[in-house]
This record gives sequence, C-alpha cells and structure tokens, in this order.
Amino acid sequence: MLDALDSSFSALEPALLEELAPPVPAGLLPMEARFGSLPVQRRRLNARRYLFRAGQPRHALYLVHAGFFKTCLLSEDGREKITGFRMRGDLLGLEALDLPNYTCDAISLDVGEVWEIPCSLLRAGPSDVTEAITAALAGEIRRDWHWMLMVGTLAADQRVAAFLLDLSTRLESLGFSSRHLLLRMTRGDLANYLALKLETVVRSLARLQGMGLIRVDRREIRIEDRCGLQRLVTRAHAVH
Amino acid sequence: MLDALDSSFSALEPALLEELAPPVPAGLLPMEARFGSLPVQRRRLNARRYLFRAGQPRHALYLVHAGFFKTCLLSEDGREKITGFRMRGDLLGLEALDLPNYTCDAISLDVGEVWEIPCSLLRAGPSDVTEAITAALAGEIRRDWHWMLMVGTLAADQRVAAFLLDLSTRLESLGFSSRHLLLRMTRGDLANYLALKLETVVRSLARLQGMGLIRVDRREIRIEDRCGLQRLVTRAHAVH
DNA sequence: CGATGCTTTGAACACAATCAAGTTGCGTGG
DNA sequence: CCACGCAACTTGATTGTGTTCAAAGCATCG
Repeated sequence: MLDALDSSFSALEPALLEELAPPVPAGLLPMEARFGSLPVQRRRLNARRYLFRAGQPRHALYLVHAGFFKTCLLSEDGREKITGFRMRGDLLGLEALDLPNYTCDAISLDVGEVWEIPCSLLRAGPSDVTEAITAALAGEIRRDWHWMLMVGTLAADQRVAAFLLDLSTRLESLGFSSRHLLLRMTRGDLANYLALKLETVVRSLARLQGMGLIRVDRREIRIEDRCGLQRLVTRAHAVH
Repeated sequence: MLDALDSSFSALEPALLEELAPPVPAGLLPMEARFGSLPVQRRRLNARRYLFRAGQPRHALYLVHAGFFKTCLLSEDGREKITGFRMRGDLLGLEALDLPNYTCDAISLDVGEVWEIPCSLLRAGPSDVTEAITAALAGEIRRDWHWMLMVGTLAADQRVAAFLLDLSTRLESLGFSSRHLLLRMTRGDLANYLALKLETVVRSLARLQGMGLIRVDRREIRIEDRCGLQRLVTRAHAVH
C-alpha cells in the first residue's frame, strides 16, 4: 500500500538515471529545451512515491525527465481510476492549471526525476511557454478522447493490443526499443487503466501470446508481430 | 444520416432561441461576458448540422450560446465515439487549439447559436482571455477524467443515473429546471457516450423508473428522487 | 528461509450484448 | 385527412464475454 507521502530526495546513481532517460533521437525533448535553460528545480523520487496528491495546494507543474508515473483519480466512495501513465516529456499537474489545488494523485512507478516548473514562470513566461502549455493541454484532451474511443468500442484483447502498440510508439519516440517493452505497472494497474479486471488482462496477454503476436515474460513484452496486433485492433467487430 | 455539410444560416424565431438560452442565474455567462463585447460573429444552425468536421482547417473556436451539440471521434476503421455533449457556455474546437485542423466533428442536436471566436483574437487577446481558455482546457480534461472514472467503475444503471445527475446539474446552472430534463440526443447517442448498447440504455431507464427514481416519457425525464439516484451511483459495488 | 506482493489458472456465474420482432411517433405525400 | 414510410424506441429470448471467487505458483526481499 502507498500510504506514505514521501517527496524526499533520494540518492540515485547517475548511471541509473541515464538508462531511464536515454538520448532521444532529436536530443533534448522540446519541453526540456524550453525549460532546461530556466532555473527549474530538479527532484528525484524513488519508486511508489506520491509526487503530489489530490487536494494539495498546487504551486508548480512537473515535467517528467526520467522514470514513469501514473496519475490517479479517487472518488469519495472509494472508486479508483488511473487516468494515464506518464513518461519523459509529459507534464504533471496540467488538469489543475486553473485551480489552487491538484485534483489527482501523481505516483512514481520507479525511480525518476521531475523538473519543477513554478507557477510564476508560467504566468510571466514568454508566449512560447504559454503556447507549449496550451499544446500540452490540448494534447491531453486528444489522448483522453482516444482512450474513450478505445474503451467504448474495443473488446478486451483489442484494448490490451492497442495499449501495447501505443506504449511501443511512445517509447520509440523517446529512444527506447519499440520491440521490447518493459511494463512499469502491475497487471492490476493495467487493468484499471483499460477498464478491465486483473485476471482479464492476464488472460488477454496469454491469448495474444498464443496467437504469436507477442511474447510475455513477467513484465517484459516482446512484440513479435506488430502488423498482426494492428490488424487485431482495427478489424474491430465493434465488439463490446 | 448526416452527410450534408451545411453551415448556412437559418431563420430562427427569436422567441425560440430565447427559450433555448434562458436568463441564467448570474445573467451573462462568464465566457459570454468576456467575448460579448468583442466583434464575434454569431452563427445559427438547424438541427443535425455539422458545425465543423475532423480534418477541416481550423480558423476559429466556437462558444455555444444556445442549443446543444455533440462532439464525435471517428476512427479510420469506422468506430465512432461521442466525446461529449456541449451546451451554452461550452467551447467547441478546444482540443485542436495547437493544430491547424479540427480533430473531431461537432454536430448540432437542435437549433442553436454559436459565437465564432477567431484565432487572431485568442493570440493577441488580453491575458484574461488566455486564462479563460486555459481554464476551459483544464476543465475539459477533468470532465474527461471523470468520464473515465465513471465508465471504468460503474455498471450500466449507475452510468445512466450518473449521466442524468450530471446533466441535471449542468442544466440547473444554466437556469433550466433541474427536475425536468429534455434529452436532446437519441438513445443511441446516449449509449455511445456511456459505452453501452442502445437496448441497455433503454432497459436501464426502465429499471430506474421501476425503482421510482425517475419518470420517463420519450425524451422527457423527470427526476423523482435525486438522493436515490445519488445513492445508487455512490454505493457502488465497484461492479463491472 | 518464511513472508509478502504480484501473477497465473480454473470453474461458475452474471451482466450486458446480440438477435429478432414489434411498437410508437413523426414527417411526407397522396 | 389518412396512408405511408422511416427512424427511434421498446421488449423478449438467448448468448457470450468478462467478472467473480478460489486456490495455487512464483518471484523478491527482509
């Protein structure tokens, strides 16, 4: 269980962080180029730490530089929902940009580093910063809408396949391998995100492996037949 | 079928539009106050018209002043998804604010009026306009996330109940009755939005009526027991 | 080691989807 | 005005996918 609010720094070996933030094809990410020169504070986190929680006062935005995070919604009656997995180049806290407090939890899935972008910098910043933020906001909306489309129209196996393809694409754009994925989240997290049950995700992965589309070994996924996955998703019987 | 792109003006009786945009409790909506003084073009639409389509060049944002709209995503392989129902005070086109083209379709559900906000106005406008846009973007993200939570954690009846409660709240804030709802969308649209099938929505509405929570007469819904609806939603067995 | 958290697998069940008629309401045209 | 056609809606019977419940397997780490 995650019950400790621990935002303390931790001594991470530089080599480890390097591995988590390999040089991307284009060098620095656009967002990093924009903020790297500014006086942003860098914060390192261990795995399974809250970066922030819903309700806390929001005095900054966070740019993920290394590691992986999940953002979660928690309703009053205890229902929980992962709204997204965030990685290098993603901004955390965007959804509360017009509010004094965060409205979701942000939790690290492994060791990571974030750059803290104070609000003052956003308000007074040059217009290209404002534009970048607007783009990030609009991009999040488009991402959410595609999630809606996926969950609303695809069956379990297709959702899992679509997730793997999307993750593969995102990782590739960050300079990681697109064939060989290392899932940072548990099966339970994955199920929650895809609006399925843990057991269903397990069985879907097993079925995809049975079809020869992927190879599963614990948290490691090897994509054997990308086109086959794509076909599985698109030739949707519009099931479910 | 909606196959005609018709953005032409139509002669609507002023009285009809008045009825669709009653005086809200606070008078003018915040958004309207902000843009009402500026030289925005007003456009009237009949029912079932495309305001814009995915792929079209985006030269404006639209503020809904009267009527109801839906925004839809359409995947290449033909899957369709309604991403939201939009009403007075909502902005259309937000999700493409950083792109040259729209990424969704916006369709009127009945006669309506939108105010066209050209991009130039957004870029050069005063900072309070920028802030309002940011707030609208962040608000859309929060709305989408709550949709995810709902669809990911609630069973069919609960989703329908949650939808009715949300609609009731939104309509009330616009000066409409919160007890007596007139659905502007078909059962099919509703089902699509809630990630259910048409028949399931019909049966859910029938069940809610059977429980004495609502009264259904075609597109008219009377909320008989708001608390009961709320309880149905919150005391979620975390089903599904 | 034993403890814990995560994952896998099996069997039974339930909810929503599917398939198939009908019905209702509404606009159109005879 | 009624007859027609069509789209939206309702209802029933059946099926199937994903859930639920239960138990066991397997890593990691104190």
